[in-house]
Amino acid sequence: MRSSRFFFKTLKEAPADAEVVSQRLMLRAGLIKRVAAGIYTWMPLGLRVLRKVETIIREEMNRAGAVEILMPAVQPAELWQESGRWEKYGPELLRIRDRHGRDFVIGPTHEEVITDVVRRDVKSYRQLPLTLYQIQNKFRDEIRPRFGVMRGREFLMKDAYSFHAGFADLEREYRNMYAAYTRIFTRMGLSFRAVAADTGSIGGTGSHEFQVIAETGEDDIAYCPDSDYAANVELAEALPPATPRPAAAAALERVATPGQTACAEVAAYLGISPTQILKTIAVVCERDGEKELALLLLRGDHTLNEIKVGKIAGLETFRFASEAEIEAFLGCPPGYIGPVGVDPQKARVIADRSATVMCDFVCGANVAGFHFTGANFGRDCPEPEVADLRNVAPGDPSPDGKGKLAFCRGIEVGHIFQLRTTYAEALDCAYLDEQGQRRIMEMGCYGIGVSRIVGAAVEQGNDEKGIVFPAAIAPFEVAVVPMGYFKSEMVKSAADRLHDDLVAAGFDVLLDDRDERPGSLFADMELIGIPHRIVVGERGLKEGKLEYKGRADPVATLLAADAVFALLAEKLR
RNA sequence: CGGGGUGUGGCGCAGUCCGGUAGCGCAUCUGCUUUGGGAGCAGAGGGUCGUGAGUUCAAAUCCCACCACCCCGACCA
Repeated sequence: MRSSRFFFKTLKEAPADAEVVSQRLMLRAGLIKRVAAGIYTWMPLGLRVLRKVETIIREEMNRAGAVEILMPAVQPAELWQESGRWEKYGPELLRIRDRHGRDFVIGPTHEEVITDVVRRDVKSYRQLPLTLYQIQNKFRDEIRPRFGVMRGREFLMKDAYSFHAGFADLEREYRNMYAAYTRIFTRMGLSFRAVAADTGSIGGTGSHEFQVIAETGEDDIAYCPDSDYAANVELAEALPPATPRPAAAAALERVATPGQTACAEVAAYLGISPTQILKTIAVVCERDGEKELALLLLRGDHTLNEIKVGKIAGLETFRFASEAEIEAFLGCPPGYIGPVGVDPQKARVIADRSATVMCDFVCGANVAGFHFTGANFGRDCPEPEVADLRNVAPGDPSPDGKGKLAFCRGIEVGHIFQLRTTYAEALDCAYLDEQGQRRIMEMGCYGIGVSRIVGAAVEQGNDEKGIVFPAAIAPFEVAVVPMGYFKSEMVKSAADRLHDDLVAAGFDVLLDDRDERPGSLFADMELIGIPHRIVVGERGLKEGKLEYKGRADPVATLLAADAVFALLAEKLR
């Protein structure tokens, strides 16, 4: 390809509203253009990257035995009503109406459609297992789209769905997809980690996210540097403390703490560590119109994990208590509540594992402006129920027992999930087994954010000059930059021949034949992240040499033409 | 949904307080010079100043309403 025949335009300044580096660079390099909030046009240069990502995914999905299909973006409301998600999905689901007044949605995902396809055509265990995938645009009406293509409203996604006779076979395919995803992200040259993810109400170990490691990621990951343990922070288990609770030593005493409500404030006011404070959080569950209060106890420096709370029997539908509710139940404002003196009939008290080993702690006195010091479980209040309620913190022991947890941030680019029979049941997707018994299929689903990968790759590969793409997904592999294409016949013919030879040899090459000064050409080729550059100039040609420079290499080297070919062949192999 | 901010050629911005012919840099076009790290000079084109309704002799500027976009927050007591 020649620049003069291609279509791309770079900017010296990025639009002011672009926040993260990938968004700024993608706009500056002319990979994408914003059309509306969270909606982008993929310009030819960006589309080449997107297509390369897509191709790697397609090759590996095919290799893993999945079969490609293409479903519609516009889906009838009936299917969503049948699965129950017409009501449940909420405002992220873009609903539209046709000229006859019939309801449709623009698909944010395709469980309904794929399950409908399979239930119509798959009747026997002989046709199973079956894994279908597509690469297609999705639309999710995000509250706040941001970060360019990393959280867009319309985005390209690879979604795969597998159907099985029995759970064991689902687990086999899940491992198969896990391996395929690992190959995919490895081939793309990304630094990533598979992390255990929340499985919602389904439970079990059936969900992993594939996270590209990046500071600007939106997800917090807890991992163990000494093992392969990694989990979403929200999911990581906080182990019970290794040491037992020390004996009570101090007497219970009520102290005035006027205006001090947050744990950190109280700690500072009393001149103690937040670890000595018992944090009490009031939540409410409504059952049959009855409000039930629960007090959740945490060590002062720990934070509550709402997902873990939602998994406690009886608290599935909890919400935080309002100020008025706290006043009504405990007779004091929030900020001064605690477990001491609370009627067990009135409120369930559940302590985090770490909180249960605290002694002589500080907690709210259930009187405005006062806290207790020297409080102890068993002596001053009943022993609470115990549960894992908190988010893990850096330095906590790894749940696999192999070291301490560290934190990093990641961008979720893939998610695999054992759906089990949720959708198959709702849509009555069944098969006949060997005995002629009708059985509901087990399902898995496997997603990859194709367009998000491009953003994640830029987020991971950039420097002060612009994007540094991994060769596997760069818009072009090699840039041929002539010095004086329109001035020197020698340079022109050498650059043309080099371009043709490289193309013939199978390289993906861009000859920058624009009539610009060398500085502009260099700057643009670097900005758009082409990994390899060959400069053709009279200087080198007179010695029969070409100049090679890798995008990330500090210096250029002069090489004989055939040596350049050999080097490229080696680097791009 | 709550709070804050911004809307002026393709991009980045000034002008708004204090009303009086809409400006700068980049980009684009023409010419000359230049040519191994985003050139120089001379000239040119391009803007209903987010939309609407007001005040005024006169509105980018003042008033009101609306829209769009961006940022932060959404209950850890």
